[in-house]
Amino acid sequence: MAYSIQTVSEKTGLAISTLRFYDKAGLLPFVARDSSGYRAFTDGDLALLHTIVCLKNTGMKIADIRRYIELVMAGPTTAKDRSALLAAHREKVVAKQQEIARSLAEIDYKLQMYASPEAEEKVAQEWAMASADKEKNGLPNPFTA
Amino acid sequence: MAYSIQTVSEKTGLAISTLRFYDKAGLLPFVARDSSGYRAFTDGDLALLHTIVCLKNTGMKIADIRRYIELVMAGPTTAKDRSALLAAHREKVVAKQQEIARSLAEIDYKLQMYASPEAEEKVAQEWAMASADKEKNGLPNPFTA
DNA sequence: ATAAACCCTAAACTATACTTTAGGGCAAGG
DNA sequence: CCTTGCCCTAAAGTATAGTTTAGGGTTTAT
Repeated sequence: MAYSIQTVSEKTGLAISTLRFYDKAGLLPFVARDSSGYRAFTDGDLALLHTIVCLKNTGMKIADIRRYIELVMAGPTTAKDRSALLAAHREKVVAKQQEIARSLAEIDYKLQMYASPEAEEKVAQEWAMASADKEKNGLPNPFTA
Repeated sequence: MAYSIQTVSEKTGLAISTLRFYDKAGLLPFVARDSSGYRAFTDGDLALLHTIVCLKNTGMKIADIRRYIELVMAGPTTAKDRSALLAAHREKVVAKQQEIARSLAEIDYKLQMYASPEAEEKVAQEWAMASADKEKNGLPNPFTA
């Protein structure tokens, strides 16, 4: 039994319009049509769609996902290319994760400051320094609360 | 000494056009102008800009960053609101990081499969199953290499 | 045989974040 | 004076990823 687009939408959490958009974008060349022209998703299609979602979740662009799918469609001989593509993507994702972690650490530092007992003084101090910074340069002070 | 927009661009890695865009979007209300109408960034401004970049790096939308900056501009009394805003953002970022990690783990699983000695068979097997899946449902088989 | 619930495409529209272009001022050196 | 290098704004353009709309078949139960 094949699945309708609505069923697939429910199973994957992707909007029906998104599934059609992906199809038009060349991400779903493997999805067949029934006698009425309706998309008929098999379980194998769902597996591939799941991979597409993983790539999307990790920030891969549609155009690159299409490239991966093209390799899959071209058969087992492209296994090495697929592997290379995924490995390159993996490295980019890891780098991005690290960058986000660094920024998050800075946000955590600020949070911790706001949570400390001396938060009030510290914030007031920051305020004073920013103001002084403006005055020092003969610039109008926008910190006017 | 205040910094020109070009200098700030070099220090932050943000394009000049991006800095102007951020200013127009209300992210840089603290940046003063000199007698010629040129933007004059102080060190304090750079610190705030750095925070903006952290928020941007972690995926916060411009509109939300503006909200944070508005709180900063409103003075030390808004410290609790800022803290709440950052804490909420932090949770979203952590959740997103975990989701990415899960998807990455699946990509890693595929990579590991491609790297195994039995990769060739496994890929051929996947291919056969996807094909069978189509035939079983009386659908055209798009896997035609 | 008709209404309700699905499915389809093409094309226009939206959102987000920038970048580019066009037109023009200011400041320093030759 | 005038060229060169910065700076400015406003507005249009680009890129990416969808979503919505308009118009139209299909399937199923009544």
